Amino acid sequence: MAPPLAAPNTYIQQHNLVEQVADYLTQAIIQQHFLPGERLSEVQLSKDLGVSRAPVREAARLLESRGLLISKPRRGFFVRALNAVELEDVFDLRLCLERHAIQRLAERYSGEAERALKQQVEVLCEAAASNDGTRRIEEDLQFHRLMLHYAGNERLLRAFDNLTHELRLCITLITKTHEAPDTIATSHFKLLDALASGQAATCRDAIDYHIGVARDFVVKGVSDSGVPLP
Amino acid sequence: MAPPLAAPNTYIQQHNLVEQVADYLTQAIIQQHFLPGERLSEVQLSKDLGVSRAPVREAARLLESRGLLISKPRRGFFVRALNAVELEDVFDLRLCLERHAIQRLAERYSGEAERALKQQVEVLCEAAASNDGTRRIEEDLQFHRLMLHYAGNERLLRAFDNLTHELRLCITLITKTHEAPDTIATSHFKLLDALASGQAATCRDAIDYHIGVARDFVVKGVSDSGVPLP
DNA sequence: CTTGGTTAAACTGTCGACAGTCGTCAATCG
DNA sequence: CGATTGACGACTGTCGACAGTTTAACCAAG
Repeated sequence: MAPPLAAPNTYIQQHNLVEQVADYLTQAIIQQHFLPGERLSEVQLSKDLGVSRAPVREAARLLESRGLLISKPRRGFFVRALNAVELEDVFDLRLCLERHAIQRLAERYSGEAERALKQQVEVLCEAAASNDGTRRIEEDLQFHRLMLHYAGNERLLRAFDNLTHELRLCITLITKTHEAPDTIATSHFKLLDALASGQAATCRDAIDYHIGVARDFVVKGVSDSGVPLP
Repeated sequence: MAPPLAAPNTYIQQHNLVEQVADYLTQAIIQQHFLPGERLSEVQLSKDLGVSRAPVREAARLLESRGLLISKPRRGFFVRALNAVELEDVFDLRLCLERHAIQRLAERYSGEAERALKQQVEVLCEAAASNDGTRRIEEDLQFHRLMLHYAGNERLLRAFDNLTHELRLCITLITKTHEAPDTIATSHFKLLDALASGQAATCRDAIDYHIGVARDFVVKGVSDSGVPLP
């Protein structure tokens, strides 16, 4: 499996080797240059990237904590593969986090938060009109990150970020089946309306519906491509 | 700061060095042999433990992902120090997770789950009667781990475990102000009763009250000892 | 052709060493 | 006397190497 890198030592620079290797691995996994379940050789990666094994190992540990890799003792690192049950769990936890967040946000909804969210919806609509499926999803996630952020609990946001790392595992699978542009727009405007109403029940219903739709799309996309199950 | 280790090479053995170093560091942090905000020297730790720096670094990365340490580039690793706001966030997130978990558990409450939880409450009561404050808290957390486990979402449990790692940062501070034995017992029996009732609202009220009490105890314990604020 | 055992290659876990960087402290200058 | 600058020391980031283990290939027996 040829890695998406032109030549050794071309864009890996002196500092933050670990971070750069982590970014490289993340992109390679997201873009399915490494397939789910595939074993990653430290030596091979070191040679390909033109660095020693130490930063590769540390980067791998980092991705392991993010759920993109798993390590088996004396066996090495393997690309994580989510099965159907785990995918359900991810969306269940996402529902848990976002329900809580939208409640907290409704309690303290400010003009600043409203402005930022509205602007992000516009960016999202713009991205939705483009052909870049990955960008559509990233802007979508960014909207939700903003919601979590303005909910006022940094740790809530961190938990969400951990989840999205795992979601990216199957992100390329769903770029094709991702919602139509107009659906995306109306779906997020409904969240804004619910927040503006200030009613807890309305917010809860809106986020339940929103995440339910997202879950169905991802589950459908994954089952269509039929990659997982380790 | 003398580490709680008799001599080099005494109980660190050949395999799983990373895990052993991680356990050692975790215990040392929990028992406040390393104080919040203190810098950890890789070289010093290597000498003390009789291992090289590689496993020390990897163990430190592991603890960083668990929130027990933070790394500053070119500066090394520092023991995490939670301030009041972060502590509030931890308990807010814990409320989020446990609310969700107890709802899910109520939906699928089985005899097996009920039996396991009841048994754990008994163990907890026994521990509560002892003088070992750390064990009291560990058995308490174990009850909640079981709740999360039987809720049927492994990822939910992982998120909870991450939180408890951070809670352990100030665990020694609160062993003294931890609830009285009888309070612990009744408080957990109320959760069992709520689950047995099968009513969502009852469960939610029970867990809200339970975690509210726990939060007050921890916040009080921390403010009494006055350690944090980095 | 399959199965079991044996051997060789590859890989991970760990180690010690080197270079660049940051903090500290003292000497110098305003 | 206070601030600045320079050098010294300590430490992190990175590297190449070695030992033990796992994997894979190969050969032989059924």
